[in-house]
Amino acid sequence: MERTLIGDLSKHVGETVSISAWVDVARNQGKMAFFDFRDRSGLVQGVVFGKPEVLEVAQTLKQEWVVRVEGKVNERPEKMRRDVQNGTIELEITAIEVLSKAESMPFALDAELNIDTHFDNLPLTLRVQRTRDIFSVQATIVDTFRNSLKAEGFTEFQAPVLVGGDAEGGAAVFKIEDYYGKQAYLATSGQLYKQIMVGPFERSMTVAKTFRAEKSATTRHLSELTQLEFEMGFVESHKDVMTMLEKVIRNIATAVAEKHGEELKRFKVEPAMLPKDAFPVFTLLEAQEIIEKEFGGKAVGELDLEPEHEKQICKYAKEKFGSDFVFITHFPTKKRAFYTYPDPENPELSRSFDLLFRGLEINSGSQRIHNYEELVEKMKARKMDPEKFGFYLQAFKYGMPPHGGCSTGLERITMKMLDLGNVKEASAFPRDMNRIDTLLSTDKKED
RNA sequence: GCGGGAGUAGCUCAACUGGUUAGAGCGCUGCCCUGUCACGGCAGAGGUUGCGGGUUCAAGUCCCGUCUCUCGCGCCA
Repeated sequence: MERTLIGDLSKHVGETVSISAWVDVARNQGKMAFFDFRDRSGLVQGVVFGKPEVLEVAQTLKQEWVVRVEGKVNERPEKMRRDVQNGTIELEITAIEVLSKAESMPFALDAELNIDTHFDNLPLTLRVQRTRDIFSVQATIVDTFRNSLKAEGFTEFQAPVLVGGDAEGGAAVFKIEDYYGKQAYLATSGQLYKQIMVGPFERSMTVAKTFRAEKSATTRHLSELTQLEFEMGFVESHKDVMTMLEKVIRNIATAVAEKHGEELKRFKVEPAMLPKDAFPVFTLLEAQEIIEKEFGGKAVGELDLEPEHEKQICKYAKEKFGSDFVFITHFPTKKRAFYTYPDPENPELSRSFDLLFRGLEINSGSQRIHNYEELVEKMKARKMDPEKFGFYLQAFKYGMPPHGGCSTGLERITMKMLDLGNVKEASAFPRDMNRIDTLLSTDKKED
């Protein structure tokens, strides 16, 4: 018999069907047995009445066993109805085939686990509702990012992960000691490549795996992260990039709210608050003055916002502008990467921005320098060797339009969308200083 | 790297100022159960209290060292 998805069962009342599923819960009651079966489309209750030969198999079933079940779809008796998916029907089981047994669970799957227990058991813990919710929301974020930019004429490309140089200098980089006997690195960003792709496509985008070797132990850092990046040609300034980004972010927030109302409810979190008008924008200095005025303490003069200040300016933006998002612009040029376009009115400051969401930086972007000579000069001023960037610089030798772009941390936006306590929860297989799948051995690698 | 918190049963946690045989809930095992839906009932198994040393008549508890996790800071296109 052909498989019917659990989510479609309500269309088959009165019919005999076959489902393929996991045992989500088994409730054995002696002469009868109840189950919740789970497949990708949802849950349904199965029951065994009488039928000793079926009951005999049914009583062996345990949580997470994989089964094929035949049965008749019945309306539930009035009193037995529940306000859940398929709460008005149930499957009266006529046959059970065990496809795969499972060992007993090391813990209750709906229990609140310590985060390291969760990570140590990901092949199992990824199955639970909470984790499935996180990654279905994340899939929507990626889809919406892609579709929004495609509609705006962007072409997606695959940025390389193996790179020949520590592209930007700033971030700590993982070295590959033996790349055919030479040294290579893992990319810290798709930055230089998406800029190069402005040449062929004018508007380029990528969903890039990137790697940071920072020795950070925080709830907002990962060693392997996913960046939603785009770069666009023919901009007047960073403001064009911000406008495009705002459009994409609004689409993402709206899609999550529309498609994942149930998930948001389960996480007890409101949909991201979008202002009627444009996202509030403050220069770094303006933001710092607001922080000092509204929250006290010292902020003016700092080269960036401290984590606490990010939270404060977001609180302010939410209260005054009804927005969970806020742009901060004009960071000091020396704090940003070499390719960042200085503000012609005050070259100490740059045409750069960060986008904060619920107290955390989720995106960083800028207008880029497109003039070859100027770019070479900036590199030299930072004691970077233009020779080493010859490959990248070719793009600028042969005609590069004024352009700009930005990059969103996928795990960070997911984290804030669901109000997760730790960004690692927003990575299906998180890597950090001490963990790649399992905790790394305490035997340190010999140097 | 710095600072706070923590490490006790498979999981989540108790155990007051050091004091009998280290407990509970969930999970697990066995039996019972015809309307359950976190099913329920009865019985049971399960511990080198992270590791090493010390103080004491006596250490899960105090001291020293060490490892790990976690939170914050620092670092972080």
